[in-house]
Amino acid sequence: MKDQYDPHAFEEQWSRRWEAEKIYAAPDDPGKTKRFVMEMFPYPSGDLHMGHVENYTIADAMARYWRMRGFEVMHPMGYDAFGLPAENAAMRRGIHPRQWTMSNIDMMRSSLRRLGYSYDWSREVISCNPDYYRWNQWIFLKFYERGLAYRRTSPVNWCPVDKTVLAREQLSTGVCWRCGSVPEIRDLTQWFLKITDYSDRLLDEMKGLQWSDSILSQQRNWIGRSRGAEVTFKLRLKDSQDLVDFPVFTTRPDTLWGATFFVLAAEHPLAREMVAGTEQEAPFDEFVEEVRRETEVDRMAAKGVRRGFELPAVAVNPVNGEELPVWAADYILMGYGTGAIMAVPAHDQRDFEFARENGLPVRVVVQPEGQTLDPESMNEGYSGPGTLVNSGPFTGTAVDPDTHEGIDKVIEWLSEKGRGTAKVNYRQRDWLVSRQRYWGTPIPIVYCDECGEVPVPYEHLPVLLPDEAEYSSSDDAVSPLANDKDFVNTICPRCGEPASRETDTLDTFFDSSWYFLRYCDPDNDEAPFKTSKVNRWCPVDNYFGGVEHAVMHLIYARFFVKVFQDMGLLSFPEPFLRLFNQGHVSLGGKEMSKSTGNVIEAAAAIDAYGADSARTFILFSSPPAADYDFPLDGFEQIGRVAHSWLSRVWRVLSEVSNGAVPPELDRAVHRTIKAVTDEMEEFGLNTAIARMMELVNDFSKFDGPVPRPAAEAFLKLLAPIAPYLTEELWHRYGNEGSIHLQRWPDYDREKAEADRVVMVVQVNGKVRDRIEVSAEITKDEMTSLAIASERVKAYLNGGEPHKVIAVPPKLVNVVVR
RNA sequence: GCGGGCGUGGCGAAAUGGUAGACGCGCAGGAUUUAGGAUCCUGUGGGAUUGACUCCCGUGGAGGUUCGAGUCCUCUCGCCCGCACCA
Repeated sequence: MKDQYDPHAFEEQWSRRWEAEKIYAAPDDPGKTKRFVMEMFPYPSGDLHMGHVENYTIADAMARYWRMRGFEVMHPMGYDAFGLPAENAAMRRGIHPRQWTMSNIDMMRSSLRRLGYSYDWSREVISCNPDYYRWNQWIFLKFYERGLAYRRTSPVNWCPVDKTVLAREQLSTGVCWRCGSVPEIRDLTQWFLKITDYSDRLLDEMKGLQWSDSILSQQRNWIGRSRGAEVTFKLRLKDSQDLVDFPVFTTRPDTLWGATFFVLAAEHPLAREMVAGTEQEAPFDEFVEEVRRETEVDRMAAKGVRRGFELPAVAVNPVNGEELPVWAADYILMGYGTGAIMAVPAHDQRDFEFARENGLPVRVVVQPEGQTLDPESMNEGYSGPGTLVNSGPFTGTAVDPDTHEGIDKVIEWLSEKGRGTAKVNYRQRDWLVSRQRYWGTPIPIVYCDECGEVPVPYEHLPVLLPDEAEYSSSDDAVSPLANDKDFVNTICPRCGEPASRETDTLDTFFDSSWYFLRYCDPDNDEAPFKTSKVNRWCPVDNYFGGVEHAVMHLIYARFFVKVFQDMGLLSFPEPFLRLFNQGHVSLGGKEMSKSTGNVIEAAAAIDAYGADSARTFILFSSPPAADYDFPLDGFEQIGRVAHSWLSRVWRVLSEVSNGAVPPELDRAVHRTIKAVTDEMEEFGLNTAIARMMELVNDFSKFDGPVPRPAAEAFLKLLAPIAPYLTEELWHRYGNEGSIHLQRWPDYDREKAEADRVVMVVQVNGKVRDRIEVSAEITKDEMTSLAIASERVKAYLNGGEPHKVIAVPPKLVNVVVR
C-alpha cells in the first residue's frame, strides 16, 4: 500500500464512476435546503484554459462544500455557443461554424470532466442547438406581443469591400479586420428590446442583491437615472420668422440664465434641414461624415478636438427671450435626451471647452461661496454649489446639484409658466438585438407585402437556421441568410401569399439572458421551462463569474427575469442572489488568449500533474477574488508545488491505524475543522488549504500511522479541493460509498479552542514580554502578571503604570508616561 | 471625464483596530542516498549586537485619531480594471 501518489492511476476511473452513479444529480423538486450554484457558461473558443479553471474550481469547491453541509445542490454547466468567433474561424479555415463550435465543446467538456467538476451533466445546455434557440424565438415573440420588441433604423459599420457588417471586435484598429478598408456607416432597420421600460425596476430592485458595491454602482451608472427638466426653446432660421418648439433636457435648469448657445447632435435631422439648399450644405455633410467616422469611444474621449458646425439659426431662451447661436457638434449624442442641449459653458466642462475653442461667450450665473468667478479668467466650468446671480427672479437663490437644493424651485416656476416640465432621463438606451450574422438565432418574423410585419406562429417554431447557407455575405444583401432563397422565401402566415423572412439573427446576449432557467428544465419541449421547476430552484443562489460582465450580461438577465415575472412565467424579481467575482488569471502580465497563443491550457496542466494538483495550485496560489499572474516560466514549478503537497498527504495518510486519537492530535483536528469551516464560509479557499497544510504537518510528526477518525476528518475537509485523491484514500480505508456524499465534519468547540495561550505583554504598544497563561484568564490576573514581569518593571522604573489595557486572553498593554 | 480596485519579504501571500509576514515557494545548512531526483530536519524581513539575551527600523509617501493602525480618517504618489460624456 506504500505506493507512490499517481493521480493518473485513478482519476479517470473515479470520474467515470461518479457519472455512472449520478452522485451529483440534482433532484427535480428540491426542498428548502436547495442551493443553485452556477458559473457563467463559457464561450467554446477552444480548450479550457487556466482562467476557466480558476473560476470553475472556486465554484466547484464551494458547491462540494455546500453539498457536504447538507444542501441539495444544483450545479449545472452549458455552452454559450453562438457568436462571431465561430464565423471568423469558419472563414479562416473553411470549417462550418457548427463543426468548429461542437468540436470545441467536446474538447472543453472533456477537460471539465477530467477536472472532476461536480456537474449534473444531464442538465447541459448548448445554446446553438434548435431545442434551445427555438425558445429564444418563443421568448422574442412573447416580447413582441407585449410591445417590448420593435424595429427602427440604427447605423452599422459596413465594409464596402467584404460586403459585411463589422462588429466592434472586427474594427479594433478602426479599419476592417480582413481587408483593412475604412468602413462606411449604413443605416439599417433593426430590432430593439424595450429595456428602458424597466430602467426604474432595474435600478430600484438592485437593493436586495448581495453583489459587490463595485458592480452595483457600475449598473447604476449604466442606467444613469437623472432628475431634471425638459425646457422648451424656440428655434428660428436666420432668414425666417417661423418659430419651431424644440425641447431639451437639462439637469441644471437653474443655470438657464447662463445659456449662451444651443447645440444639436451632428446627426440630428433638423440640423441637415437647416442647411439644405444653401451653400453650407456640402461642408455640413462633410462635417457629419467626419463625425460619423468617429467611434462613440472617440466622441466620449475626455480631451481632444471637438468638432462643431455653426448653423444658420437662432434659439430663443424661454426664460429671458435671448437669441442664442445654434451649433451642431460631435459631443452631443442623438441617443440621449432629445439630441440637443442648451449650452452653459460657465457651469459645464464640455460646454466650456467647446465655447473656448469656438470663441463663444461664457456667462457666470452660479457664484460659489467665498470666491468670484470671472468668465475672462476661468479655465474650467464650475459645476458645484453656490448662489445664483444674473438669473432674473432667482438671483440670490442657493443651489446645489448634489442635493437638488434650489433646482426644484426653478422647475416648479418653469412648469407654472408653461416653459418646461420636471423630467427624469436615463442614459440607458434600448437594447439592439439584431445582428447581421449567420451564426445566431433567426428572428422569427415574416414580412408580407399585404400584412407587413408578421410574427411566425408559435406552432411553426423553431425557424431553423439553414445548415448549408453561406456564412459570409457575397453581395450587398446585408445578412448572410439573405442569400439563401430557400430560407428567405416563405408564405405569409396571415394571408398565405408569398412573403420573406427576417434574415437577421439575435444578439448572443439574448441566449445568455435566460440559460439558467433552462437548467431547471432542460428537456422541456413544450415551453422554455416549467414555472414550478424554475420557482423551486431559482433564483440562483451563487453565481460565479468575471467582472467583465458587470453591466451588459447581468442587466439583460435581470431584465428578462422581470419581464418573465410580469408574464407570470416565474415568481421572483431577480435572477442572481449572490454574485462572486473571481480574479483574472493572466500569463506573464498579459491576458490569456487563445488567439495570441498566450495560454496555459487545462489539459496540459492535468497531463503534467493530475486534476487534483491543477485544482489545488490554482486555489492555493492566490485568494479567489484576487488577480493572479502566472510567471511565464513558473507553471512547472507552481504545478509541482501542489503535486508535492498532495504526494505528502498521500504518504502521510496512505496507512491509518485503528487506535484512538490521542487528545493532542484530536485537538489539532478539531481546531482545523473549525478553521477550515470558517474559511470556507468566507470563500477563503487559499487560507483553508494553509490550515490543512498545518494539520498535515502535525500528522507527519505523529509517531506511527494516523488514527483513522483523524485521517477521515481531514479527507473530508480536503474533498472539495482534491476530490480524486480523497475519494481514493477513503475507499482504500475500506469505506463504501463516495466521500463526496458524506457530511462535513463537526467540531467540538471546546477541543477547537486552546486551553493555554501565549499572552503578549506590551509597554506603550510595543511587545516586551510573552507569558503562557490559561485561556480563561481574567483582566485583573493579566494586569498583575504584566506588572510583575521583570521586562515590564524595567520600563516602570519603580513607578506605577499610567493605565493598563487588558484584552483577554491574548494581549495586555501597560501604558507608561 | 466617470466608476471601481490595488500598493505588505526575493516570490505567491496571511493578519474581527491587538504579537506584521501564518501557509507555501525560493534560498542556506544538515541528514539520508552509489549519484541525481525525491524525502526528512533546522534556519530564513532589514539592520545593530551577543556565547545566548536583546535593541532599533519596517506594510508606497506625509499627517491625524487611538493605550495600540497594514487595517480607520485627511492629503499625496504610483499601478491596474471597466465604461455608452448625468447635456
